[in-house]
Amino acid sequence: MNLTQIKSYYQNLLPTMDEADWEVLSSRFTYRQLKKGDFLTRSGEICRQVSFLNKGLIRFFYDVDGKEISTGFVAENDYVAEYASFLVQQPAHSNLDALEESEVINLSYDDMQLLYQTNPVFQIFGRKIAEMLFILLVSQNTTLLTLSPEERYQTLINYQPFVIQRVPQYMIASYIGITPEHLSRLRKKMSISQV
Amino acid sequence: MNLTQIKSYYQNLLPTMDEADWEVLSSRFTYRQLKKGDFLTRSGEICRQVSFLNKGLIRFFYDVDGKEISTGFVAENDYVAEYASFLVQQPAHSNLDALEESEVINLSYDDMQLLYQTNPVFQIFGRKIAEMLFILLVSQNTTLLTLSPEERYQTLINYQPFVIQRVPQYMIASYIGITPEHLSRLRKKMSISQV
DNA sequence: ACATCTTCTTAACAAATGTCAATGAACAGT
DNA sequence: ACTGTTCATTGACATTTGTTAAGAAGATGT
Repeated sequence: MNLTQIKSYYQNLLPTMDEADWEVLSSRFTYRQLKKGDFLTRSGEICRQVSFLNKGLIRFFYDVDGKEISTGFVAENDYVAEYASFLVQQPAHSNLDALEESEVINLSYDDMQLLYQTNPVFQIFGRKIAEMLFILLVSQNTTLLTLSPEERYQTLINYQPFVIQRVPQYMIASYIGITPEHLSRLRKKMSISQV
Repeated sequence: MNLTQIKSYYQNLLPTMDEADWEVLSSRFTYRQLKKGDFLTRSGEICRQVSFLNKGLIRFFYDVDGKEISTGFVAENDYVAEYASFLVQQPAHSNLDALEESEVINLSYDDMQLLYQTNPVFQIFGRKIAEMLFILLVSQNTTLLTLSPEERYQTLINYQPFVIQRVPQYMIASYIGITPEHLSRLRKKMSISQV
């Protein structure tokens, strides 16, 4: 497994991390390949690791009475986890599955707690991850409360174009809180108004 | 100012905090009284402190084309801040105002960074605050994406009854993503179906 | 107690969004 | 190339939600 990406990810987040810290950290990594459709986490199970997505595309979704509602998408070179479950080590509410063939680098909860104690620099990592996720969720929440469905779709085009290109439309529809049929109509309207 | 509440708040979150840490921390506190309607943070300004709400009720809201959209409510004995702005020290997107006469205990950004360095135990505080806020936002987001307006209102009744009792209905309406008129109709329907 | 302001409710109507069903396009496996 | 399968689009119609306007109820200040 190529660790170039994940190493620079940590270096960006933790400028004070030295080579010894990195050795301790990377010795704890485990690796996994996911095929399209494989689950990284299932609702009801406890999320026991955080995963760096080395390659691929992961979706978050809820199963509500058999209907899937997508709540987020993460592409390569980013961290991904059912973090609410991970933090409190309680059953997850959402599912994570691979929309494309993916590679993940895992760090387990127990190893992370250990690192917090032996190498306190990783406290900062835990904090920054939570902070980044928080900021991300704030903007998602704001989008849901203050914009119309059409504006939400436009926001997605502007800020997360990889989602438009790589995620099926019916998943995007639930992500912005509407039906696939309605999104199809909005797209038609938007493409006309752009000509 | 009575520091009993805030001290036990920190003790719960940081069991390893000792009396010396607390002295350093509490020496940094500043205090402020807010009248009903006063702003704790304004959109466009940088949020320079986190506030422990010793007494009162604070609302988060966006101003969208002159319309106020509430996104959260915090009652006494909890931390409150435009945390996204605080974290990155960039202008806030939302406003925070007092819905009731309130008392806050402030800790500035600079003092918090200082504490991170001099007393690393407060790193944990920063992490836990971000983690708690993250978990809170996840549930809010889930509620918006998976439940109907009526179910969202019922959820509010079940999990945050203080909001129902102390927040005007038209603010609750925007919080669950509907108009005040619509909420009024839902309430009528719900009260009938309960008889 | 009065006047004023704010908030909540109600009604009629308009607009947005969802549901159901059918069709065709794109794709995957054989 | 053939066969299913999944996905996107479209239309007719139903339902939900928003808009506007008015009045009632409740709070606030003098």
